[in-house]
Amino acid sequence: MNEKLSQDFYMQDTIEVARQLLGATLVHVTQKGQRISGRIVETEAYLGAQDPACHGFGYRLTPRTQALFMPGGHSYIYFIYGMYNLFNVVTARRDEPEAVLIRALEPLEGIDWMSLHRPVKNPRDLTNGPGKLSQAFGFDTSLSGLPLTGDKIFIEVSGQATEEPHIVSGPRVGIDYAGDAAHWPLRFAISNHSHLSSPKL
DNA sequence: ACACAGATACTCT
DNA sequence: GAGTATCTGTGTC
Repeated sequence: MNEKLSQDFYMQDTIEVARQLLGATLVHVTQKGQRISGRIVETEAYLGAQDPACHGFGYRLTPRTQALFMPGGHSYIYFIYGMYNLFNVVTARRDEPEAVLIRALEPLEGIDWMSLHRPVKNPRDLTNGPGKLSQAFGFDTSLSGLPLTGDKIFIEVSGQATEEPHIVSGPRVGIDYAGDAAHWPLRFAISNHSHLSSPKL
C-alpha cells in the first residue's frame, strides 16, 4: 500500500525534503481521473531568502512567486525561457520562500498519456529533465499553488520498508549568475540512475 | 561523446 | 528592454 506524504513532511528542513523525496512517486490525476506517475530520481533545494539562486531571495514577492510563500506542501509551478514550466514543491513555513525543484523522474503509470503530450523517440527522454517532465505530466502555471495534500497532485511513498537509495550531490544547474551559491551542493540524485537530467552529476 | 546557438514569451525594472 | 532554476537540433571530434 502507498501513502500520501503529509503537510508535516514538507514543513521539514528543505535539504532534508530534497533528499527524502528521492525514490518517492509523484502523481498527477488528470481531468479524466487517470493517474500519471513517476519515481523521483533527481531534485534541487532552493533555500529561500538567504539563497541568491532562489526566486524568493531577500523575501522578494512578485505575482509570479506568490505560491512560493505558501506553507510547505503546495505546488509552485512557474514559466521560464518562453517555453517551459518547472515543477517545485514548497517547503518550510508560511512566508519562508523555500522549495525543492523536481528535476527528473522515471515514468511509471500513464506512459501513453505522457507520450501524447510529449512525443519523443526514446521513452527515456519523457521525463529526464525539469522542463521535460512538466510537459509530459501536463503541468502549467494554472496548477501552481495547489495543496499537495489534495487529490490532483501529490507524492506517495511505499508503505513497505524500502531500501535507501544511494544519493549523490553536486552544484545546481543553470544559476551561474548567483555567485557563491552556484557552487553550493544542493542538487541531489539517485546515483547512476538511468533517467537523470544533463549535465550528469 | 561533447559544444554551441537559437527558439520562445513571460516577468519584472 | 533585459534576463531567464531549459531543450533541441546541428555541428565537430
